Amino acid sequence: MAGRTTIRELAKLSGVSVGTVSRALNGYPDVARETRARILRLAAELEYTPGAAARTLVTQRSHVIGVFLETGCDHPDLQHPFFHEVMDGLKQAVGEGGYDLLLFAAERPGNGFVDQTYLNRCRHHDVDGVVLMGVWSEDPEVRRLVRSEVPCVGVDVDLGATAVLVGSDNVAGARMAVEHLHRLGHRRIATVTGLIETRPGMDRLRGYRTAIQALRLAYRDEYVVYGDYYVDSGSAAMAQLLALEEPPTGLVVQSDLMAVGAIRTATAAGLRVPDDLSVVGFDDMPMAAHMRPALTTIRQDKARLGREAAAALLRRIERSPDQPPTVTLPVELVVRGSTAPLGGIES
Amino acid sequence: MAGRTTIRELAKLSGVSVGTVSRALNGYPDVARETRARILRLAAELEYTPGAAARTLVTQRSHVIGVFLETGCDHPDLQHPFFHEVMDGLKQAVGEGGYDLLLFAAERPGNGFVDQTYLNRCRHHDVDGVVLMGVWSEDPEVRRLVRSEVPCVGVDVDLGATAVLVGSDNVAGARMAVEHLHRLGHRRIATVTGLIETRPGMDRLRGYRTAIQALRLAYRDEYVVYGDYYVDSGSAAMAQLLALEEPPTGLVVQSDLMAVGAIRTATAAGLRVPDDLSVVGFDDMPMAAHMRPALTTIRQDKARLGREAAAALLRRIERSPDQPPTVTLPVELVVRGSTAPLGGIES
DNA sequence: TTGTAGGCGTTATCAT
DNA sequence: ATGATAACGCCTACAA
Repeated sequence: MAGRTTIRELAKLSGVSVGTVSRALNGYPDVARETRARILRLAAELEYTPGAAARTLVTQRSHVIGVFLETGCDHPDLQHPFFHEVMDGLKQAVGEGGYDLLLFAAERPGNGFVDQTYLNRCRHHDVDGVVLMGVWSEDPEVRRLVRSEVPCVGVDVDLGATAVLVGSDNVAGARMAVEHLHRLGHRRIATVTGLIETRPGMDRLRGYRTAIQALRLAYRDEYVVYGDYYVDSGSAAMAQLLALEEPPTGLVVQSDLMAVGAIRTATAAGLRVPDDLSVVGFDDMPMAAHMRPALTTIRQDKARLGREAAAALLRRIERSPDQPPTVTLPVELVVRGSTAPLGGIES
Repeated sequence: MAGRTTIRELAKLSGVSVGTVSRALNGYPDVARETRARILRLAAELEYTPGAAARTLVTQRSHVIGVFLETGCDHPDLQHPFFHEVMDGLKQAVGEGGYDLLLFAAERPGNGFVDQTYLNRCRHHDVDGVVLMGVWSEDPEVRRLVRSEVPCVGVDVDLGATAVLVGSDNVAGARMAVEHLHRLGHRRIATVTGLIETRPGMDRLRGYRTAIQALRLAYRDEYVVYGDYYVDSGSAAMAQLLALEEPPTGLVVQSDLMAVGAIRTATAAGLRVPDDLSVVGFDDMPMAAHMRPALTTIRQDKARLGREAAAALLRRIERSPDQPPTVTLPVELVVRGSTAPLGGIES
């Protein structure tokens, strides 16, 4: 009843030694067919499960993937819908590989006699690899972790040459957004950036600039307003753009959340979206299709980001140590109701 | 560089035995002030972290809380915004207590020689407690887990007397929603339920019924339509209600997601919300305030649900084994734009 | 106040 | 093909 079945009990009950039981369970070839069968039967009967702790101790492999998920103190962790979807893919993929996920929560695990660093928290739990999201890549502690023996992958964060970077093709995404608006006849196209210190924030801005130049549109500094991915910054940015002498007619907002804020402010100011102002978001969050107007946006395959992160990690753990340093997933323009031809449907 | 610092190295370097080091680190009183200081200094210097595996092995305490999060195969795990917010609170609270979270992902951990049950997966990792969300409480395997030695708490799922149930006051919430509509003059008030097999689904329906009776409104079977919490079921339910001879003028939708679907369908049918139809949702998901119209809803304190779940677990683990079997958090009516007086603003 | 030693549950290395 | 036995890193009686 209470307590767990140990390998020793199995040994006793099946009349062999613990060594043999272990080998039978782990599928070693040098076990008599009949012995193995007996042991397996017994194990199933007693619902034996190897203790992870003991096994980890001796094999130095925990079959656990750590996750650091920090999204700033301004906004509670886990708040941005993006991360949840990534976690979902991550969970799926590691699960299929026989791994579980450890979500780091404790600041001072162990005995708490010292503030623990990223690296220490990984070592403490012997995680076989770790996924970093929303962390500041220049943080000295992050760099130390990345340089350590622990396999790392960053989702949307560039950790340098020794780690894998998994992300969407943000440059292309922003470019596609601009081109979409251009195709609709817009020429005054502004952008609201994400957190510019983050990799996607920077890349999307770059994509915007590239497209503006390629299309031979005038690049205007005042058409670039800086946000932080969240709703309120989108509102603020919109207000700023509305105050311009020549406000834009098209807007590339580099997250759906900010797009929501931008649209709200524009609407409050009497503008109609998309009639007076077209806006395209970024992400395709679950609610994007359900807004009014429904959000035209650049879709990221968030679940797949998670799956790729897992895959990269497991590959590195179980197979080759050398890895493509970067996995870039394609994005997709999803046209919905928040964009329209300039000046309404004409010609 | 590579590899971790062990207690043995500390012992060697500080010139004492491993026993003393261990006691010093764990704050035992019987260590010379000066010896302890030296050891702690050294530990800090070398960034010593106790290995969780070894410690778990001997103490039988992992300082890890397991999480089972399953939200059905129809809808990808983790999809419903509700759970993310709960996880956030959970993470915070367990973190403060020095625990980390293990998100169960692997179906067959260990050697994979047998499909693992909930209980086995908990034992495998020696989790000190486990939080269950979105699981079917009648599942025999769930029941076995609950009856085991592993402390359990269900968020929105009633696991029986041996576990703690943390949830919102769903009955009161639904009642408040009905009363709000009634106060606005509505008399034909329908409801779209959540998954009726779940505890909140049932409780909210009960709250609706109670309120209808208390207000002496006629209870009509056709005013109760069954949904599954997600957007599409809200749409379908709305369509069904619209086809009635006497459609409702007020609608209590038992999740915000379904409210979104319901409103969309109503709007598509030519109804204006809230002018022709008032709808109140349930949850107050992050996007609720940003919809058009903004959603009137019953707010749950989701983060606090997580925190309470953690608190209940840690209490049971570290202190008293006897617990209040249920933690019920108050909800709050948040009036926004999707509800209005019957017949517009009159009198 | 400190050292010694046994044991937690597994794996893995030798013998046999 | 199987059985002893030594680790793995840590905690904790028990001895000194």
